[in-house]
Amino acid sequence: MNIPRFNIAAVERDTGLSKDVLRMWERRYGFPQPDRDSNGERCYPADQVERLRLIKRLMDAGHRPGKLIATPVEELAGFVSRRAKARPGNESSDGSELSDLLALIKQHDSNGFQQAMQQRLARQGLQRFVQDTTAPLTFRVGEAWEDGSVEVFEEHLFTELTKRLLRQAIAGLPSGQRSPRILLTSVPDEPHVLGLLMVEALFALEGAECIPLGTQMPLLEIGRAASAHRANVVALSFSVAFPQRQIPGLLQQLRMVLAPEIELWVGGGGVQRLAPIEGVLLLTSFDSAVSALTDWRLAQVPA
Amino acid sequence: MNIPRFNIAAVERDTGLSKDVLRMWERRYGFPQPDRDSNGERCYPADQVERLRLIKRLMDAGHRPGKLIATPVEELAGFVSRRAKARPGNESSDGSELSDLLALIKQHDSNGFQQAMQQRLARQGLQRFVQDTTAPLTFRVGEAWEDGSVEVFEEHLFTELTKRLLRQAIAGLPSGQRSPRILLTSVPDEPHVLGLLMVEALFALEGAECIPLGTQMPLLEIGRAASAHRANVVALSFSVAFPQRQIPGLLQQLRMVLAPEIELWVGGGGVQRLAPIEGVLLLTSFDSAVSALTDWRLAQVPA
DNA sequence: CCTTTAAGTTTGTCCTAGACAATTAATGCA
DNA sequence: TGCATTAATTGTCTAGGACAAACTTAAAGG
Repeated sequence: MNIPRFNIAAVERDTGLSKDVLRMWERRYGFPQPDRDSNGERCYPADQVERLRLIKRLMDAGHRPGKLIATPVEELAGFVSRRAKARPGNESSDGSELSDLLALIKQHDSNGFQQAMQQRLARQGLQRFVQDTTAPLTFRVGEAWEDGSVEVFEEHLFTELTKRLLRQAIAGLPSGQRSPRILLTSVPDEPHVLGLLMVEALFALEGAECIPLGTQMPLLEIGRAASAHRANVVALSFSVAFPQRQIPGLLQQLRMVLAPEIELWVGGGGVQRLAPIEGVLLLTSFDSAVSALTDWRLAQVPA
Repeated sequence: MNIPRFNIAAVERDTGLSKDVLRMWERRYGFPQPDRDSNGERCYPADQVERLRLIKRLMDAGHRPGKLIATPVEELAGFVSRRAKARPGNESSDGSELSDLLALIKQHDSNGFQQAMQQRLARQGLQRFVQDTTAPLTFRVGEAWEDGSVEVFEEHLFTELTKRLLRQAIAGLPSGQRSPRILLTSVPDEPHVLGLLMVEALFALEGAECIPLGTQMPLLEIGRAASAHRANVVALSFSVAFPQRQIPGLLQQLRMVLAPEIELWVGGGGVQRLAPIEGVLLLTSFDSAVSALTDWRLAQVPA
């Protein structure tokens, strides 16, 4: 087995760090320090890529690059997630059940996981299942990913299986024909769809007509889609991983693109700490999503 | 409604053209020609973004940027897809039925589309449904997107609904427990999952144990996932939209990352015209995928 | 002592402009 | 007509500089 080497584009792909950042770090901090090929182009050895991935993970967990890069690799493993620290002993009765589900994922037992989830769905019903199982479990997986106890591919497997379960459950519901018509999607660079599916399940349970467009719609397209489908509401989701500072600008732009009578609802882990924005409704919990729906319907009656 | 303006990062997001390319075009061709804000940073008006998106679409259809940029906007609409040209009158008996399905999408009739697809699935059975309905329909939608007769959001809706249908159908199959164990995923920058789902359906029908990891796995992660799941085969998919020239390098790198006893199968529209690669099996059709599976099983018997 | 304001660091993204390799088109020649 | 060579096209890489926004720390005030 040869030693794989990565050019800068490959490293950007695999780490999620932009070329600009990779070059900047090299200039400022002296790491990474790739070899150069015959054209003078950067050529990253696998271990540096590995370290970069570790650093990126810890950055997403709230640490700062300067410190991380200065720290020797061995010590890096000891860094912990800020989120996890902030939420110390939260091992409620339900917590241990979630841990069991998480354990199945870590054992790569797809079938066991699917069965356990299916059972919970049957026991709890879709609404509770979303709120008490998939949502906290997604959170836990996110945490575990941050502190390194869950691998990327394990997280992917969890996501894929849970997606299937939710979609199946939604498909089983009578297709909603009551207003409002809600268009569900996410902006480019936001590929996470689980949150969107969870809220779709809740809206569908309430009989709303959901139009799922998948993820990563260009802003101008969202506007067009909303007109074409005569949507009453556009619902977006931002995950915790989405760069917070970009969100307000994006929402303002989208608000401008969208016809004013169309409401814009935004939820997900990424908008928890966001300042209010004119013409945008922030959904900070699943309950608030459901009540947004109820409120909308109430507001229609007089008109 | 204010006029939305885009900085270079927003344009990259919405058009898929890299910042480097945007700056290069401006330097070489004089288009786009964004205004500058108070910091001297590019500020693209909406109509230029629109034109860029049109150009990008035609480039994906096989046209060259130099010509496209030199052409005035009005004429651009007249350019047609090369694929569509290359395949002239292919309106077989089945073609018109597919056109009906496409028409439902263009009318934004989600429910009608779902019902029609469900019917076809029931009538044809999963194997024929994949080969004779979803595959050619996906191809048609791709074409229609290229020549502009289908909007991006319409394509997204089609993809989302078809994904749901396929996943549901797969979930309905008995969970395969026979070897080989096949890990299904795609590389970073390849978000298209429909092809993977279609081939998963076929493999699952044959009783193989499929491990769906979703899309966009970093190469090193694919290697780890394959070991952790003790996979016999890693199956990747590249869509027609994926930059062809990057594929061979990616596959060689992945081949190095992967343990030698694990087979690497690669399919999708992006690998149709690819030169053979040592240690990689190219699946150029669904039939070849099924026979790859059969061959693998035959090869195991003597051992 | 705690809170708020101001100054200082850190960090990412944008800028210009040059070089070159890889692909695609066009030419000449058999 | 078919193939090989030359020419044009095009994307990606390189370098270092600039700056604003986010975060930290220090100082001032209640």
